[in-house]
This record gives sequence, C-alpha cells and structure tokens, in this order.
Amino acid sequence: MTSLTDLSKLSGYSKATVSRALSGNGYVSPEARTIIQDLANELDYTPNAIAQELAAGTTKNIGVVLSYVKHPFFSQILEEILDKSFETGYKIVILPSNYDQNLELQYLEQLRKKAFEALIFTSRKISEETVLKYQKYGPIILCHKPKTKTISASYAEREIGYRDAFKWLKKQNCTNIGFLFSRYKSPTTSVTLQTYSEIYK
DNA sequence: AAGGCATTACTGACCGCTCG
DNA sequence: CGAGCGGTCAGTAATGCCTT
Repeated sequence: MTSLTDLSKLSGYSKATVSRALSGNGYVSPEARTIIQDLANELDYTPNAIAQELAAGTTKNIGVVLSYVKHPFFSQILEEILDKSFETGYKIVILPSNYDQNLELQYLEQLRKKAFEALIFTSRKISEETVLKYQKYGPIILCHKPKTKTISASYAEREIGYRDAFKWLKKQNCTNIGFLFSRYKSPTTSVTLQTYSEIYK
C-alpha cells in the first residue's frame, strides 16, 4: 500500500509538499502538483484515515446513544442528526443502549478516551450527576430537558403539548385515561411518564 | 544594486499508541 | 525509553520578480 512517505521519496518532494499538493491547501507549483498527482494516480495512493485523525488530533466522530431504534421518536432524532452530520462532515456512530447503565457508562468512558468528539444521548438511564462528571472530556448533549442548567440539551417542550392534550380530554369529559408505553421495563423511571403524571395532577 | 514582497518548498515538531 | 507509523502544521530559507 502506497503511503505519503512513498510518494515523497519517489517524487523527490517533501512529505509536506506532497500533502499540500494532494489536499489542495497551501502553496504548490503547478508542475509539482501535476507530478505528485500523476504519481498518486499511478500508484493508487489512498490517504490513511487513521494517520489523518492522528495528525489532526480529531476523529470527527460523534456517538449517538440510542435506547431503541424502532420508536419513531428516536428514528426522527437520528434522521435529523444524520442530515446535519452530512452537512458538517462529521461521522455518526450509533451506540445502542437499551437503557443499560453499564453500556451508557462504557460510551462515556469512550468519550473520555477520545473515541468520539461528542456524545448525544437521545435518552438515558444514567443520572445527570454522572453526565456532569464526564462533561470535561467532551460535549455531551441530551435530547430532553435537563434539571441541571449547565448540561447542553436540544428538546421539545413536551409539557405544553401534554397540557393541551389533557385540557382537550377534560373538555371531552374523559375521566379514565390510559397511558401507552413502548418501554415495558421499569416505566416508572421514564421521563415521559413523570412528565405525564405531573401535568395530569 | 538594494530592498520589499510573494511564492515555493523545505525541515522539524507533533499527534497517540505500539513494540522492541 | 525511544523509534516508528502516516499524516498535518508552523516556521523559515531560498528564489524570483518588481520597484526605487
């Protein structure tokens, strides 16, 4: 496999010149550019992504923690995240959690090890205190309203919608109201159920 | 001839990890 | 502990052209 060092040795130009000629950044004479590009084509040169990440000190990876994939809430969020990632040149790594705290902690540890530049929790089981502890290792974004103001979050104001829904139900003289959940394991910890209950009261 | 400026291409440091 | 992996980046020397 041809490396940038190989191109440098064969062309007689320094590694930096070869790098600039192929990336299009910086000053390179048209002659040098042509020679280097022709050589790169001839030897089927492909930049080493690992080396690029090492030199740049960035992975351009964003981890997205998904508790479930089948739920429309998560698939809609994921769709928007993917759209933005294409625009900004970031790569998205899907991290399934199934609300497993150990898994969520593992993902936070990977953020600490710089496997990701940032972590997006579409939903979570771990506490906000834990999220706070890991904030110094990289941006962590939640997809629901956090109690702590120092945690970044992007979310819909569900309270307004729920209140409107309950008002409407009241108007219809509905007295027995059932809640439907896609999550059957420990629904009492669900933020959705907690919000429902508060608004209902 | 001297000075200023733009362009070109170089060297060396650096990234974080592994391996001898 | 230091070399090496394969890149990028910053700093700088060399060169050429233009103006005074």
